[in-house]
Amino acid sequence: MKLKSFDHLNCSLAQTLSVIGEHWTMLIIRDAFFGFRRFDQFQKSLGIARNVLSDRLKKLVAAEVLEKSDGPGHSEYRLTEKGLALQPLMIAMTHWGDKYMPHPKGQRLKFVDRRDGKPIKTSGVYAADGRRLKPKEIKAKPGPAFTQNRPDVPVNIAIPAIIDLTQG
Amino acid sequence: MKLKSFDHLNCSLAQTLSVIGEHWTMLIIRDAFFGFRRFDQFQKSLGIARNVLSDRLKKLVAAEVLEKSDGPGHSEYRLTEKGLALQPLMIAMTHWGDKYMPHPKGQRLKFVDRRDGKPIKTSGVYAADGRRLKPKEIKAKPGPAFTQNRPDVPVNIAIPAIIDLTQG
DNA sequence: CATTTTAGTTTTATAATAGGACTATATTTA
DNA sequence: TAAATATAGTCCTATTATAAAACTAAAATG
Repeated sequence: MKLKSFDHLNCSLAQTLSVIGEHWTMLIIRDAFFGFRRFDQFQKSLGIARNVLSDRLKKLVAAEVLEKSDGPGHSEYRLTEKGLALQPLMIAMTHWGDKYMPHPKGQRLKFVDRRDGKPIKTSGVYAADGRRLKPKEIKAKPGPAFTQNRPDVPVNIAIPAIIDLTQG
Repeated sequence: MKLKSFDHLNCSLAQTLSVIGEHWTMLIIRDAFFGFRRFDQFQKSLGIARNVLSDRLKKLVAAEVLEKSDGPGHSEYRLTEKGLALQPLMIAMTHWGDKYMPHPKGQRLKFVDRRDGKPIKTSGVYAADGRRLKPKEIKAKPGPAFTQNRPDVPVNIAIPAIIDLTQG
């Protein structure tokens, strides 16, 4: 069967996954953040099969995450504004891996403020006033486009949710 | 061929992907944040094949992202502390999809501070002093465990990187 | 003009997923 | 007590996606 898409889910996270959720895709984007621009750079850096890389780059260009330009002698892929906006995601993924699956020798990479060299804040969830919020200190409210995940299949949430969808 | 693992990459993001990078996995975690706890809840909510769900739950339990408890009549899966720590990631994914792949009718879900009901800050990268940093205002410094992506295959980064790995 | 570089495409094998049918156990209902 | 239902899976098959290697074509270089 064809890999099932997430189009049946009315969910922003699922939408994001439809762009960056395939095997290798986030690593290509990571490399793009690190300045990699060319087909063979990505290929050698990741050890990805060439046909798969070709497929992923095409999809990322179609999704306007990367922009392709054909220079003299070679092509380049660079992050668009939409691609650059994936930075918080890229960093959150790195921070989580850093914390829960660390390298025995210590940190692999440290992200710092370019201005003063100080480490950036670790990824978190922040209130409007800047307080860092714990997982249970937030909740989700339905917006104008809200439906259940699958509008056709109601699912009861009987147990108190960490993020709760009840009104108010 | 077997799906290639990312173990050859010395990269925290790749480590994270090895846990949450498979098809469906982040959606299961999303559902867990929303209070879903049981096999059939996940299955109906997502429309995922039962064998695939079974596989993913096993892996998430093995990775200590979910914890399984067998109650009377049914089992439950709930997020561990390690799983709860994926919240910034989950929210960053939702924010990005919300912004770049919006529903025509408006927002699907809005995350708010449980205390005062105000929207949380959109995902971002913050300096130690709380300033929001733009993509090019940070850089990455090598830590004690740093190597190239693939220690065996050096790749030149000739072009100025948004995140730059040069010293200093 | 031959070689190398670059960016792919093509081909083949194997593994992963989707979907449906099936199973086993416990609980509820008639 | 027997039958029905609920729950949490497993098993099977068809198809797709990925990996790996070989191949292609155009441009740049020596």
